[in-house]
Amino acid sequence: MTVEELKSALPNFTDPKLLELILEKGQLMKLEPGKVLMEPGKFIKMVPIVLEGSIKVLRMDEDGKELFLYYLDAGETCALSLTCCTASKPSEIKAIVEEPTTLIALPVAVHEQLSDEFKQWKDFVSSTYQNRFQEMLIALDAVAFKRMDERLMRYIVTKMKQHKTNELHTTHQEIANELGTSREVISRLLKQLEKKKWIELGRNVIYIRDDFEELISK
Amino acid sequence: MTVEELKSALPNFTDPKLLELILEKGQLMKLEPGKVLMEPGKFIKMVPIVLEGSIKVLRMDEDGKELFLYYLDAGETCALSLTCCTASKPSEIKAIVEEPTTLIALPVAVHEQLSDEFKQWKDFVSSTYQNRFQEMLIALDAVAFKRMDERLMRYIVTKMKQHKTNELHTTHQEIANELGTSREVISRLLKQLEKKKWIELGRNVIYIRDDFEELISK
DNA sequence: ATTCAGTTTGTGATTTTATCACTAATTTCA
DNA sequence: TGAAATTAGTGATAAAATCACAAACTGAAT
Repeated sequence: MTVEELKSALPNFTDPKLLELILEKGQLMKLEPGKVLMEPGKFIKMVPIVLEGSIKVLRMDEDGKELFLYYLDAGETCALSLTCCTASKPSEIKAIVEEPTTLIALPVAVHEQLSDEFKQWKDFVSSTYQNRFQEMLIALDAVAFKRMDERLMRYIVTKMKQHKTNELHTTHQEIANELGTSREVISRLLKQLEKKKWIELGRNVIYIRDDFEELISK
Repeated sequence: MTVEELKSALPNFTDPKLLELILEKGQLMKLEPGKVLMEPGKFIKMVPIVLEGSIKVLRMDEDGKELFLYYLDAGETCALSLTCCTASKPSEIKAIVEEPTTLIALPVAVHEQLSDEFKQWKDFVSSTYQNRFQEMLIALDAVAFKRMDERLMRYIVTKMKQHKTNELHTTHQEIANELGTSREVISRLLKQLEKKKWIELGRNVIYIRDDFEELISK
């Protein structure tokens, strides 16, 4: 990979010395869907910067129940890996690849060096914290204040946008896991949406009406 | 206030030049219980550093429902005010004083200057982000994975420790608000705890057994 | 001291949501 | 082809939230 290619993937970084350092010290990785990048309890020694694709970030509790938090998209990094790394504490979350993804993994020491030397990197880290805080608050709002039917509809919209499709290839169980509830609840709520003709259900697939997002925001 | 006094309130800061700057540029404030420091929608122009006492931080939704997030204790600052300030976005949370509190309010510009010049300040900001992320995850776990009875018991323990007392002077309504549920639910759960002799209920007061924490953790 | 308004707490009835236990349908692959 | 695994459907039960109202307590004004 050339500095030029990296620059186009990370338009926020214009400083050629910064880009060069990232390229030189970072490890380029191509990941396939299903690859688990991080799991609770494991130690993280790298800060991942997504170049292409996306990474799904989930919170997990002791019994393995999980809760979707947010996606890391191209150009973004994970605030939790930043905090875990610098504190050298084990991961609190699970990160899993959902679509073919390339990223560059930066050793913690390099991150700290870049923080000292490059304002662009410092701003990047700072805005990462900001954005992730924001998304954590959104996740918190959902579980604290929203009913499951609304959460499910928003989940569907999020997935549609993330994968740029109106066919979700997933199971009710998978959705239930990510929303932190049980499969039956999701099955019943999906049936209700089907009854309203907003979606159609198949095995391992949900077909979503093009105007789904307008329908739910009434 | 002298540099020496500030130093003893903030033992993490040893650099005398840093302490001097904080004292010079910051505004010392003494706040009484009930004082609302921050509200959703309002802009924050200052980074508060708690010197004595504590500040309760709550998330609020559009309809005014709220959810307890964490306490800011002596020596701590608010990650959300850091992110809000630097992004100059309105507050997403409510901050309210629960016990007599003194803090020093630092203009955003000073925070940015200190970030550039003092490693100790940079580390302070970084560990603030870490700690608050951690506490957001704990709050998230509670609403996502825990039942209300357990959440209530943990809430009682948190309050006991925070205020160093086993008498909570509050109403069921107030507790319900902070846990994001309704008053009846809290009243009934408290009655169950009273039946088990773990607490005693009075008007505006809950007397908690000294060994409450051990009782609940088994 | 008595009354009265406001606040706080208690409780039954109802509805909603989550969980449990089990069945049915579909797919996989030996 | 048929047994195992996966996925989805459903009634019963339990937990939690909501509604409606009653009772108990408090403080201030008469």
